[in-house]
Amino acid sequence: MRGVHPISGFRLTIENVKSHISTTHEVLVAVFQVRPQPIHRNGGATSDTPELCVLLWERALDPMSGTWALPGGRLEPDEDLPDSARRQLAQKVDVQELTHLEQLSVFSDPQRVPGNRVIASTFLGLIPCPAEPELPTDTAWHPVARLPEMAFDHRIVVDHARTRLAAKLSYTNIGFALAPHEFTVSTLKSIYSAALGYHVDATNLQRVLGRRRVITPTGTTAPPGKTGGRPAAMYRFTDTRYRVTDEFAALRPPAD
Amino acid sequence: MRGVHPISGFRLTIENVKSHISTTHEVLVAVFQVRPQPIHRNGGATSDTPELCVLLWERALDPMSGTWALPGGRLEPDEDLPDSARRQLAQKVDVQELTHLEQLSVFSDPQRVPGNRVIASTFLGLIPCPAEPELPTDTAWHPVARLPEMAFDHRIVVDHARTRLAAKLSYTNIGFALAPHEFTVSTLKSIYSAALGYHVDATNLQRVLGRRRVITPTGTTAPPGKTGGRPAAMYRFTDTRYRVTDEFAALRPPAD
DNA sequence: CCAAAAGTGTTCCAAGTACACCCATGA
DNA sequence: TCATGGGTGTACTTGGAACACTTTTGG
Repeated sequence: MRGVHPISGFRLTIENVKSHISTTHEVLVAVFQVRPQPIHRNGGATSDTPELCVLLWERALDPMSGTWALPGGRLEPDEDLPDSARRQLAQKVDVQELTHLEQLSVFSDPQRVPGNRVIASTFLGLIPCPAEPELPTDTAWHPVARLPEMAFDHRIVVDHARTRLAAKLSYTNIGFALAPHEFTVSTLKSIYSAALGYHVDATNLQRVLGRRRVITPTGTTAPPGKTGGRPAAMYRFTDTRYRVTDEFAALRPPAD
Repeated sequence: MRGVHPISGFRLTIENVKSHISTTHEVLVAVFQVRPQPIHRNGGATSDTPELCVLLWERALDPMSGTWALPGGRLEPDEDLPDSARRQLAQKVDVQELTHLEQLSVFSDPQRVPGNRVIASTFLGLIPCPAEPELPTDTAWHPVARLPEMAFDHRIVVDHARTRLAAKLSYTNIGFALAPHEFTVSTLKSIYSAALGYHVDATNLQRVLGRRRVITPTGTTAPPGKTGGRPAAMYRFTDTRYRVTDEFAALRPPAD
């Protein structure tokens, strides 16, 4: 039980082992989906603008019982972080639906939770629009604009993940992970608007994503609604793999 | 020793503790500095274009003795990751010189190093130009363009850190962490060129960073060299704190 | 024929790039 | 006065925002 670790060169003493036992590593995932919101009856007005939602479960036990937490749990010895994230998520949603999973930062404050130390590696997960996964009874989607009281530092994790998602919507094709396989520009516009938190112009969205070859028309059209209107062209994302589309926003290398 | 962990809800069994002992957490830091290169005597030609260099130490012990590794080491129970990074670095360089430290991704493959599992949290560190810190004998600066054989996955970490640095030079003021306190535009140009790996135009660099209020003229000028030339205006970075300067490269929110 | 929704064309503007030309200095 | 390096002026280009206008549908 004594000796120098061959890799790091640190000593494996009784004290180290004891202190080490008390440090565990957990994974936390902020899973987002753009979801049509249930009707708000404010004087009969029904809102159907979709909102960005995050998957949370309600703690039944102390500490912080009654508050809402991100899905996650302990990292096992034989799995890496993405595998662990997927495994933990499988307890809350159908992981088949997960179209994107990406590591965010690590929260390592020794005091971040009461009791023994827990280091948290956080992830951003995305689920596309039409999916309606089954949820356990303690689990629900919450609009990010109206978050409930949250456990520990989980609120910070959610904010962090939102910021990252918004940034990536601008310079990558990450929208594919939120949108249905095929969609109209106005559907896509409402998805981007929900995820970014501000109004996005459908005309410009079409042109920007088209010019970058991020979306491609399928050639088919969607039938108009009851009230008429021109039928909308259907699009799909050109790649279903994550891709950076606008690498050099500024200070690009010389042309030659 | 048995029971349910109050936070994560997982069981603390003998098996869990045993497997847990064998998992440790280390910090690895890729520290960069733009350094004037020692003279290359290729037929008498002396090159003095500075290059981006990374701080490495040579392993004296197996496994992989003789290969070069990033500074770092084990995370202690009472410190968070940035503190640990600074502490580990202090064994190799004067941490006072460190102007930027930022977390990159976690390497969590259970097999990433031989022997017991070691999870690595990686960091990007920056040291400004004029600094010439003392180094231990096993430690040296290596140009990123000519890296020696490196230990484990450390090469990947360095590449990752370079990519991140290059990206951030474009849309943040992170250059302050590589440049001297005061500098001429042509000095800054050579720093950016070295860090980005391609030729940067001094005229445009001045205009871009000036327009964004990233750099400010001090009002003073630097004396010209032996061969004459107009004296150069001195600049400094407006903020010495990390700041995002070009948040919305595309898909910016509406003006009103 | 009108309202509604989708798509196109046009103008404007911000921001970078490229490069010619002007300025200040030492020998 | 000239070579040298620094700074400015300007024309070009890219790409996104805004908005008017046209197209295609249902009632």
